[in-house]
Amino acid sequence: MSNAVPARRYAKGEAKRREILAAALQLIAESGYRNSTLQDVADAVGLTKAGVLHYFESREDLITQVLQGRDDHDAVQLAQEARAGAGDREDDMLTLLSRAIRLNASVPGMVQLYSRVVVEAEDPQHPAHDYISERYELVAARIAASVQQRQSLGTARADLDPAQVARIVIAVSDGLQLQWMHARDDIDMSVDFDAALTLILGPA
Amino acid sequence: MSNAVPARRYAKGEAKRREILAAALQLIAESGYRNSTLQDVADAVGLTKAGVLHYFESREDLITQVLQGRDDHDAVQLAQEARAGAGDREDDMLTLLSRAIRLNASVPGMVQLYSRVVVEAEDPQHPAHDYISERYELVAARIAASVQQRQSLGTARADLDPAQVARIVIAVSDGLQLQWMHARDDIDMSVDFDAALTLILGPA
DNA sequence: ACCCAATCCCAACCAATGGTAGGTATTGTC
DNA sequence: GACAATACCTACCATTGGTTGGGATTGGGT
Repeated sequence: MSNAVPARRYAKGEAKRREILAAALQLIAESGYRNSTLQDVADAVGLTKAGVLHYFESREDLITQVLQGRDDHDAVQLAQEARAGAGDREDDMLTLLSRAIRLNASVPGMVQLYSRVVVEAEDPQHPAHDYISERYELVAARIAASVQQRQSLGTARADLDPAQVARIVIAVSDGLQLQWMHARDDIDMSVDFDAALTLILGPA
Repeated sequence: MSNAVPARRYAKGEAKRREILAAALQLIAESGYRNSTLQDVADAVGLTKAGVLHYFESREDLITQVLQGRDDHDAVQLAQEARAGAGDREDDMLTLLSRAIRLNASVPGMVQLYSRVVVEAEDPQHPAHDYISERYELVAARIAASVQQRQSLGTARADLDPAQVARIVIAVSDGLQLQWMHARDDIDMSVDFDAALTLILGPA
């Protein structure tokens, strides 16, 4: 749809592209978002700024794709964990989300990156705008489904509006991460999130 | 403590300072955060960039003070409303927060500004870092107190951990605003927040 | 084997932005 | 009316994201 990037046919190019993404991910994870300039990324992979911009339309585009890649990576890992850990029960989005938060607690840089992109992507012009909006919708839909399932199982109050609860749960997740960034040592996102879930969904 | 700014004695200066703050507030509110440069602010008040920077140490400092001013303004207004509206009952922080969110829904630019500063101020070097951290602590303490009060009144579950609930409520508030920025027309922050409050605190 | 188009990548350059340095003009106080 | 502080500007700088035009490389087609 919006992929105006050339189709990149040479193997070398594809490899370099991945190298750039990996380097950017690492830089952001360890030095934060604001301290990672295009020049830094370029240096890390032995290119110039222009070289990096040959692969990504802009810095924002690069960052968006880093986030997207991380998202995919996490999704796969979490799905595997869930499947391996607790029998072969259907993946429950709420459980997955809880795991994801616990995982995030080990990578402050990524939390910062995510929060930042969410805020900046509010502008419809931002390259990540569609991605973030769609992500919200997707996650919300899955949570809503999870809520509904629990309702039918009797492990969640029957009078809940699944869509509304989904929005609230996402809010708790995002909001806790914001607070956590400011007081990493004093807050256990994971514990608070699980507690919130229990409070909202009602007793099992 | 960190007020290294000269003590500004002339009346003209103080007036200009306020003018700058007002102009910046308006610019941000209507054009968003990213589209408001120092030059824009300077133009709006008939100064040069350097002129503006005579009053504020940096752009970030200016923005921080805009946010702070808005905060104070809101606090006063909300307190008045609350007092005028519902008898002379003690100000309840949770009620105040609910009102604040409803008020925010009319000023998207400010929500964006707030979210952005919260994210950026994660860096301890950021001029707003202390302000945001203290704000979090203050609000959390007040919410916790409010929860405790409701518990003793029997309008909130007795088994709640006030401090934890405070963090969760703040998370809901912040998180809903993030989502709202992306889908202003589809989300009613105010309704969702009140619903979340009811779910979390338990039946009245 | 060689052509040639696509791809890769760079040096040079540009514009915008936040910020600094130093000086001049204004203000208000004693 | 001097004199100190304050207000404010011009000129300048560094950094950053981004563009441009061209040169080097790659690899499939013939």
